[in-house]
Amino acid sequence: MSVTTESISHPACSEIELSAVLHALSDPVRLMIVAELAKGEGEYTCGSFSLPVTKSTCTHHFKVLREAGVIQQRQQGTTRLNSLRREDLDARFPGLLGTILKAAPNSVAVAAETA
Amino acid sequence: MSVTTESISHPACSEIELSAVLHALSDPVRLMIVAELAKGEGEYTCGSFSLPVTKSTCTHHFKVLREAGVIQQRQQGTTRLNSLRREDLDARFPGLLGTILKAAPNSVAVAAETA
DNA sequence: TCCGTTGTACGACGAGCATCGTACAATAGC
DNA sequence: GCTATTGTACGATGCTCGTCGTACAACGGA
Repeated sequence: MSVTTESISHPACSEIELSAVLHALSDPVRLMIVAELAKGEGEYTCGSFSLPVTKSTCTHHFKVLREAGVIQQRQQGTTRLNSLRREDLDARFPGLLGTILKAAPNSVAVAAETA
Repeated sequence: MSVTTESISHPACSEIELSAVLHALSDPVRLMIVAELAKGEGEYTCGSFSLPVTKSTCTHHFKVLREAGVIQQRQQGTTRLNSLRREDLDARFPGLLGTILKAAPNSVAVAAETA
């Protein structure tokens, strides 16, 4: 339980578990989120994704991704900025994120190429 | 729904879904099974694994892996021979299986090196 | 100051999952 | 033919997950 940014709890790099990462990415909605994040390389607010779910569900998915160590969340005013923990993931599981993004289906595959 | 071997239903190579594969591998027990299979490259009976679950649960896990397209099952007498669908997986999601096995924790990591 | 925006918290609900025990089917070996 | 082995089938159980609605908190702009 190491606080990386402020009061939002993130797992430390060494605490990231493979099972949790795979489970986090096994949901299509969350895979879409990660693919979007990978496309842009920067920080995105939760609302900037056009997801087929409500706000509540959205919050839930971002929480799962964060607690699995896949993304990082940083509070800025009323919005929350999300970014991929690409370096931490690559350090812990080399190549994993890249191959999953390349393997991601249809529209997501296009996103992976940009990254 | 294409029958690859006999009467046991396997998904065709093109029908393998990333979400299903990731979900299948997100369970520690199933990841152990896959790592064991990857270690030996051959065919193994269900009973040859020393898993911390009962027979019933074992059957369930093998079924999940098979329906996700990760493994192949072939009936031979009373036993069922399991093998990894390494080529199909590599064709559909290049590099995915390899990176996940390399990322697999502790004892599993040793198994991945052998492969 | 008031309102709109952004996102969380909490409770609820239905579905799926991991696990088990028991019963059963099929084959191999004696 | 009888029995041991191997694995499935089925039902049950408790847990987790994905989804939603409503209510609420925090900040920014007019």
